[in-house]
Amino acid sequence: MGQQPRTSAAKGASGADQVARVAGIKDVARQAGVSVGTVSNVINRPEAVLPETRSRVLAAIEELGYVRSESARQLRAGRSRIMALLVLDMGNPFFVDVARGAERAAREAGLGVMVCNSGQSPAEEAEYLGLFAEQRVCGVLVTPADATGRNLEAFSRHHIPFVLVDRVASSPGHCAVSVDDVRGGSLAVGHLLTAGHRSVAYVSGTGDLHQIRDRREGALSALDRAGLGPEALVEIPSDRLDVAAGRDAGARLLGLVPRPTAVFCANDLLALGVLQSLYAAGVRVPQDIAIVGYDDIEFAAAAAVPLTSVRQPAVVMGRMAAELLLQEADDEDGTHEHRSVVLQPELVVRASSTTPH
Amino acid sequence: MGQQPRTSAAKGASGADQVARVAGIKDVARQAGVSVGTVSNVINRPEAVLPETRSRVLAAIEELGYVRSESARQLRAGRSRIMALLVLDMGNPFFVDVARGAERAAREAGLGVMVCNSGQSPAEEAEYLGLFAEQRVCGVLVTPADATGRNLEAFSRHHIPFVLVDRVASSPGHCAVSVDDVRGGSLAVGHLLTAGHRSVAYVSGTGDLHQIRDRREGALSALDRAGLGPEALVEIPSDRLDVAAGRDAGARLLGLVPRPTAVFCANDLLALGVLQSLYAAGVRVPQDIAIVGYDDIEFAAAAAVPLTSVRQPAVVMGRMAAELLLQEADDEDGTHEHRSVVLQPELVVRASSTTPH
DNA sequence: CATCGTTGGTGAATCGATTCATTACTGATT
DNA sequence: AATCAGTAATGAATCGATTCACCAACGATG
Repeated sequence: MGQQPRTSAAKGASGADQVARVAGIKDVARQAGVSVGTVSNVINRPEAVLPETRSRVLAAIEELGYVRSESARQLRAGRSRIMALLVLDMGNPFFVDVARGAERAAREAGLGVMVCNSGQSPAEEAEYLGLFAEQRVCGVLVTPADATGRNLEAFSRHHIPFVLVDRVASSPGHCAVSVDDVRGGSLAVGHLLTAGHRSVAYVSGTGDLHQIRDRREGALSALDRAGLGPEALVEIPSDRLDVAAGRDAGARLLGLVPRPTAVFCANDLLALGVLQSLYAAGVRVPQDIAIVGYDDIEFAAAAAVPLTSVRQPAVVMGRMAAELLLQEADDEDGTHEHRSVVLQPELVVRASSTTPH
Repeated sequence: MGQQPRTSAAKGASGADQVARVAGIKDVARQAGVSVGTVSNVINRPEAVLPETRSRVLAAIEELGYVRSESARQLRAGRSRIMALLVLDMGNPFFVDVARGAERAAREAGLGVMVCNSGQSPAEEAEYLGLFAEQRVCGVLVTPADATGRNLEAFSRHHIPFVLVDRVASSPGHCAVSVDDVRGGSLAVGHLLTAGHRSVAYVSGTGDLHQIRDRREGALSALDRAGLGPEALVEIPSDRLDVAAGRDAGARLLGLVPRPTAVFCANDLLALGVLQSLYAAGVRVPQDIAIVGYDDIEFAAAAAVPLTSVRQPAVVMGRMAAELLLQEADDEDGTHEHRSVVLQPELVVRASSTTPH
């Protein structure tokens, strides 16, 4: 086994008989002395083949190191056994959890998952969607990067099912799984108001994202309930949603006059960045400024000051989205009903927003 | 455009003429009044077609919404235009960075990347490798989950190139990109010894991973240089390498007598978990126990006590690995020389290991 | 005018697995 | 003995893009 001349096998057709590139189903059939149809049956419907024949075929498969070609299956089937997941940013542990949930559900169904980052760029998103169409993926889970929905509208002509993740359905042509972001924003800001704050900064994204807008709306509604007008929400926009952007936002927050006594961040990465900035400037959290984040990623609890955050059921969301997609993809007779599932967020209070004693 | 009866097109063959499932190259050829070969040329060698013909074909493509099928291309080409990346844990930001680097390099070459988690399980790893073989991916970047190398040995019979990531080459049959973990461990523990510690705990993984063993070896060599024996390193093994495992390890650390005054963690996730445990138990860091982590993930700096850590050039590693793989995959004439690249880590000192004043 | 080269285009063969109508055979039933 | 049912296996057609040997048309050249 270890002594065979591997090098010669690895090179091109320089040797005796063709070097048998990669064994195909025909090679197996020849080796086992059966037809290709039988080999296919052994692989896909073993019970339809006599045990004796079956084992002969399996032996041939083993001997030749045969691995069936997915491309050929796909070509015949018209679509691949891969599900695509397009998220905004894999650097955000929230999306890693979504991916985990989706992957688990997909694996149970025998599918692979191709995870991609749009990086919040509609152009990147469009490019990836094009790639998915070429790949004839069996479906796409997507957290849309552009609010216009133009990319997805264009994509829908390919008749590949897709499910929106972390976003409510914008049209009746697909399923969606989301978390009630309005409620999440309301929980976060309501909590701050209860703690006595009367002016809250909102560190947000560009506003292209529904999540961001909804959280803002929830924040405003909480203010409204407390008898405060929208001017009590001081917006600090930020083009990206990562820790570095949070640091920038923190610096800008420090420059505001009057300085808000509380800040609500559109996600935990921003919150961690803001926290770093405040910390570096000697501003105490929560005494001087209280912080509430969003997503409750694992690192929120480990922060310099453990972060109060709005927890989202990320893994569940990924799993549900994948399951909805599978339902739709398996639907032969057009009985599939598009569904829009909305999950509920939960406030997790930690030190960053609770005045000590 | 918005008025066409989309529903009828979406359903099965209930209407007039076959519903034209998905337009193929033949449909385009017919529509444009040319042969399939010409359509193929328009797509792949546009300069070889008269501008007039070309635009007619492009118009047909546009009109039919034609998207070429990757499966068919792959079948013909023998391999896909997708590179696989199999990491230990996408929940670890370190691997997210590796993925980022790899993805960037792959995209530049027009390839897609399929990112998968082995979760440190050799069985999962084997399953994924099997999937990759079926997919006929053009290559695999892998951080091996089993130290025996059995999975990869089995995989090598498929003649699909692979590059080891974060691991030195174990055999001459492939490229590898790694970081000098011995040196990293040595830097970390050397730093602790310089700060006056004489007994260091090492929170490690199961020992199946080379990274873990090498970091340990580096730690021992640092002890040796300081005239201390291996008994000065108190090992706290842990089956996984995430924050939860770190919390467990922290609890065990607290139970040790005599209690080490410093702890070196095999990665930052463990370190963050340990930190949480110590913090919860009222043990001060670094006054009572100093902590050094590994990887210098973004969240290390944001921790309750900012973590001293050993930084690895993760993005660079991912990119280099992908580039090596592409070189090997594009290599027709067997001139490819397998290379093993070793990158250098760097110690980043923060509050978790420096005695105040 | 015949020959050659070039350019633009053709269409059949190919990749490998699946599917399905067909055949070969074995027992059982009438 | 003839018919039928059922099982096991066959092999040709199919999916869609690529490739390549070949062809037609045209201008240039001897």
